[in-house]
Amino acid sequence: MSPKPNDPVQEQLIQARRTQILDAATAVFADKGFHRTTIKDVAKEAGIADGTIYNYFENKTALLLGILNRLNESEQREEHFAQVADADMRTSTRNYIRQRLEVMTQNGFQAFQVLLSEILVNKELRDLYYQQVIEPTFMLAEKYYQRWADEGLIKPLDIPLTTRAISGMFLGVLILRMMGDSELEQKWDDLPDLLAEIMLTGIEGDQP
Amino acid sequence: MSPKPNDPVQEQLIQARRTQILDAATAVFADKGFHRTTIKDVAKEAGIADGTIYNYFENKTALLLGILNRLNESEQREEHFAQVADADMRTSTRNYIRQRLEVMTQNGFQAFQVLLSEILVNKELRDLYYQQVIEPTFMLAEKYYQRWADEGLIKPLDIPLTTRAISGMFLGVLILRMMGDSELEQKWDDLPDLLAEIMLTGIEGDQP
Amino acid sequence: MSPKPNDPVQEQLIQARRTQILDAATAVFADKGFHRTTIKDVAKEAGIADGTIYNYFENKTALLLGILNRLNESEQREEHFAQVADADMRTSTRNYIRQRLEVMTQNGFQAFQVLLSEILVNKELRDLYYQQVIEPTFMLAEKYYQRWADEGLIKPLDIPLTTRAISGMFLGVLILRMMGDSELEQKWDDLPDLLAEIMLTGIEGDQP
Amino acid sequence: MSPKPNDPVQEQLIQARRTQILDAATAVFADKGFHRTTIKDVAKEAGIADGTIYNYFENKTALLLGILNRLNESEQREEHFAQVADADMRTSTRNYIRQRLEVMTQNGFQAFQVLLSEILVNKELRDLYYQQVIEPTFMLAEKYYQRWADEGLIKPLDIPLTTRAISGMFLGVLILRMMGDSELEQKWDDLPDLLAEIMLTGIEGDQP
DNA sequence: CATGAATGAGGATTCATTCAT
DNA sequence: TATGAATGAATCCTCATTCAT
Repeated sequence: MSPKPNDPVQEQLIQARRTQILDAATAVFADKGFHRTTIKDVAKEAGIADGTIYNYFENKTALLLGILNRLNESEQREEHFAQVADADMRTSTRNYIRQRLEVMTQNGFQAFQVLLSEILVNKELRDLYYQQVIEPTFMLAEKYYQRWADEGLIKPLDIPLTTRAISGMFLGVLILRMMGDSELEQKWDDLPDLLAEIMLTGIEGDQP
Repeated sequence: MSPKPNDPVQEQLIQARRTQILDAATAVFADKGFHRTTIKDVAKEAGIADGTIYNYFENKTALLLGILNRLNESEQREEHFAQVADADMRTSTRNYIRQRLEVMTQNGFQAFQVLLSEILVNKELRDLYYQQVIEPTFMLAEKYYQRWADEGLIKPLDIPLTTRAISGMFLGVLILRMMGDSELEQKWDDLPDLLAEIMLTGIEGDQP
Repeated sequence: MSPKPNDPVQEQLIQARRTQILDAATAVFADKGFHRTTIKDVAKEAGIADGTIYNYFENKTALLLGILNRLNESEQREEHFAQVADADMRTSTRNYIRQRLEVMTQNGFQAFQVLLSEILVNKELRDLYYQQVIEPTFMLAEKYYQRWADEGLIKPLDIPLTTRAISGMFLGVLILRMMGDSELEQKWDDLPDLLAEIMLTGIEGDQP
Repeated sequence: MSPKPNDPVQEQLIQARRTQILDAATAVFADKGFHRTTIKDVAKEAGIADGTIYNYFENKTALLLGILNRLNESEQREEHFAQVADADMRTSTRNYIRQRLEVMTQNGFQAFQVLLSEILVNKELRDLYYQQVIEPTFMLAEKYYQRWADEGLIKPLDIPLTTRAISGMFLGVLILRMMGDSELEQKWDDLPDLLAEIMLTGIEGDQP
């Protein structure tokens, strides 16, 4: 358990320590996997003693939840869909895609990798992640898609399903890159334009 | 170590036992995750003794590789791209997508879930999977896309990247479904048409 | 957990192993105390590996309960009050006391020491012991005292309280001996007669 | 290490702090047992910080010794056998018993419970307790018994053994009460008379 | 003196693997 | 080959103790 915040200075120190530990945990988990990583590994990476971790986190699983919460918070802090409505749809879409991929690449790459791995085989964590991250995102996305559909900007497709398909495309390329695809790694910067292109007008040629 | 195949009948029995064990392992791994699952769990699920597993598989990790290989074999046995060339591109695309999703849904859902989880945090397995499954698939897909591009059926996009984007869309919706998205579960049968639609012509309205 | 008894031979082996472990545990617990004793200590004393203990007992606490149950069973197997009714009260009392002290000295000395220590500070175990051992014993004893009282053999004292007082005298000398009193150790064989004497006629001189 | 007493006021404060800590320790030890209790538990109960305890006691074991010493001192402060000699033996015996039980009930119940538990499995503490508390008590008691025996007030029994038997009766009922015997709890006030009766004239009827 | 965060040795428990039957 | 009891290395977690503030 993390110590109770008595005064604001203490609170600062506590947060710093938690951050330090979560950073270490994220790095080591991403490298060796959650289960193959020992508490000693995390402590060593963080440069502290094993026992100290338990002053800030209930147990090893709480580290995972801590990583999830941090990712969640950082997601919510950036208001993804904010700047979308302005420009024409194609431009704003491209911008949004670029921004999203950049954010993911910088911040949460490792964190997401670790979490996804565990989420796939841990129902509890899976449900938590779905409710806290995925569902809210989909709700927001559907709202925008719906508006665009109402405005005739996009085809009258099944909105929820379309949301899944588009989101899936992001998720998919992210995972493919995590899997070590060198093509994606090299051309990562070209991806936003391509994804926007496919998403908006597909791959079919104009002269069929 | 798996026993050496003396005579064909023996070989049959051995394969049957291996299958039995891998089926059990896949089911239990998918439920509890590779690391949280004990050999005893697998043995119990398979209805055999702990020690027996070691007559057919070197160690616990070999079970994972066994699952990978089975998935790999079943992938390759179905010649995915065979029947595509016949009909017009839109129809054949839709058919292909449907077939692929169906295959995945039936066969390898659990197996894939287990593997992916481990692949994300196990470099060795990741490389193996990439080389054995992903890379060959991309090579094949790129060949077809290239042919279609040459025929003017699809736009002159970056073929490898497009391959990743489209494949990513599949992978993504699959994972979203694994994460428990009920929308995808309910409308899974509508998905092939939608994916084909988006992939070919995008979501943009006709009257911009 | 102790393995399930498949066939009677297995059952024999299992019981033997459990006995072996409980014997070891009793000895080491009595020497170092329950909490200062490690599972490794018990295993070493029993000449087996640490892990083996967990094939027969759920956890360390279960060892304590195992000791309690064994003591309990051995108590009940000997029908203490059986032979009392025969001879005259003084003789039979003396015999009974002698038998009880002997039984305790041989069998359960260490076991009782260990249990008592823990019982004093572990409410759960205390209640268990009281219900399983003490209460039944008192019930039986009260029955006999009552009969003797009805027959005029003993004074019309408060029966339950008298039972406690007499039982307490046994318990007390036992504990004093456990505490290392050399007087009691040397004259342990003289004790039954003395206790019978005090219990029956007190210490007061005849000529007051 | 307890701070060195500089001036008498300091000394007062130090003693107060030690008392505060020992009170807390006694209460918590009695509730959860010495080993299951953490220093943090004691500190919390005492309303101070963990580290402060180490300013007054060498280590956790020293707390136990502190409790023992306090009990010891309080025992010796009351000169138990002082007022016995006055009245006739039966009356004075009854008074003495009553006083002893009362003292124990009020003061040292919990302390004694904790100590006894540990004494049973800790040779070092056991020897200490025996030498400091039990042996002196027995020496004193034997002296009185001897005098009474010389005066013909009590039978010419083996004095040391009789001392153990009588003391054991006290110890025994005390422990039975600690074990939760409700009979003893309810009739605790009737006990002195009963114990005196049994001790002096036994339970045997007058007309055998 | 008081505090309480940091420490790290210690111990209960798990479980992959072995091997005698 | 099948079994499952035995093994003991590995690891999570606790907690007595220290010490900088």
